[in-house]
Amino acid sequence: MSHTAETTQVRAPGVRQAQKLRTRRALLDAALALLEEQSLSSLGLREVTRAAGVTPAAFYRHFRDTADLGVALVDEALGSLHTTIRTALAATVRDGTGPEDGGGGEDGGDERIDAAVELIDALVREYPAHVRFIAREQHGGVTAVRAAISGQLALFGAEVADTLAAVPEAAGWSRADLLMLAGLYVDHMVMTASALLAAGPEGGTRAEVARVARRRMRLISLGRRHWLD
Amino acid sequence: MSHTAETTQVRAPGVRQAQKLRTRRALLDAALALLEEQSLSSLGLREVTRAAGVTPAAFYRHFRDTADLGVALVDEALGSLHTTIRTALAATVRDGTGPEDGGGGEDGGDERIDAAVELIDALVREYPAHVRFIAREQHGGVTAVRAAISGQLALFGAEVADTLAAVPEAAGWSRADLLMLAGLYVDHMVMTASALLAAGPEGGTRAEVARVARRRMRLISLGRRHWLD
DNA sequence: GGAGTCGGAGAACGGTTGTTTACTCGGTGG
DNA sequence: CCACCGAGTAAACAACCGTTCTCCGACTCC
Repeated sequence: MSHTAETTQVRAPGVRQAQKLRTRRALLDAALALLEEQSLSSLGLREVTRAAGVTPAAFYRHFRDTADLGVALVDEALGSLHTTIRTALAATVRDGTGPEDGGGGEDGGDERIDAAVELIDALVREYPAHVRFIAREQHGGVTAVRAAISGQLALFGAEVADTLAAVPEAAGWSRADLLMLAGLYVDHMVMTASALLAAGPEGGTRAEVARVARRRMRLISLGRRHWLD
Repeated sequence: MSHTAETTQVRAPGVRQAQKLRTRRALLDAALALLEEQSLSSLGLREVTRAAGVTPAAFYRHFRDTADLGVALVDEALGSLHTTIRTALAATVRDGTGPEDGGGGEDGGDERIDAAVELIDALVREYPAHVRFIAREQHGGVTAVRAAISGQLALFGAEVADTLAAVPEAAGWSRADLLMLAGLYVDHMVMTASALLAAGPEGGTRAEVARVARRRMRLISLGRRHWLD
């Protein structure tokens, strides 16, 4: 992962700062684990340090309070998922079945949707704690964290709108409408991720959730296709 | 204070139970007020009793713990909004512009959508604390409350699906697809309510949020209209 | 009208919280 | 090589937490 050069490490390596980042990592991981069964506003400072194996006072070397830690968690969670989500959305966006040559071309759109939902599913499986944290604190009790999340999601929305604008089907769409559709996609993605998380790793309910998510996306894409009528 | 029964106050009322319900009311109201700036899992028992003007020990006469109180709040919030939401959804459902006689009939659908969003807006203005509570605890840290909310919302969804099935445009729709669409409506309603709440009572941003919500609904209705193609 | 019920008050308990202080001690830079 | 810096420790602080106990007094039922 990190670039800890062993031999000719020079300049700015810092064994010092490396250790600092390690405990910071421990604090973030411990907090994320604890947040699977409670929300941020009830997360105790001592609770985190205890789980991380450090002293309560050490916490202040990294964060002002638990809310500050929460904001850091938002950046980490949505930052790491940034490229992944971008890929997913780019795939979803192009569902217009391309030029309407002949019929039966609709499978292309459905395949894109299937791939997108599958990607969300894989994402939830790989980073369940991050997804849970975002879904929970999106409307949570800590103002700063809420603001951070909505800011990041708005960023995603704008990015999706840009991607949407690039495809030929978007001809004639206003910027406002593109943002509207992009926001709908993003919100639906968060909702789907949360639903998948709540369904658990079992096959039965989870498969049904994915099925419904696909149909919802298909309906939205259908509406998108006929928007300019 | 109050003397006994005034004249022919009889049978089952009970001055006793009336007072009990009064303090229960005080506890619920105090909790709801406190929950505007934090989440349920961080809500303290003593905090609630202090705000309600009663002793901590009195709390146990009404609820086992704060999670139990949260479930009661869910029933109250979604129970009271039940009829209102039902009305709103019944209005939204019929957006198919009726029989497709000639063109230009689409305004009917848009008017329904406008009315529905307006109703949500009014609902948020009248019960902001309830709406905030539901939106926040829907993915919150208390399992029992989460289950209660999702159960109530699933009930709403089924009800909306029934209403949808009654309109002529639903011919040929499977029950699963009706539930899918109903869930999409319900989720979108909660999202819109939360967004309106976050926008605050000011005219500028709030009006924009309502505008986007209307467009989203219009797009969904469009997809619904072309679902069976 | 008297016995009984019960919602609420009051006080006490052990435990945990966030925060601050003084201190250690190993990596860092001149 | 040595002085310094700073991440982390240990201890102490008052405040608050959830829970339990005993007790009071007003309502209820017969």
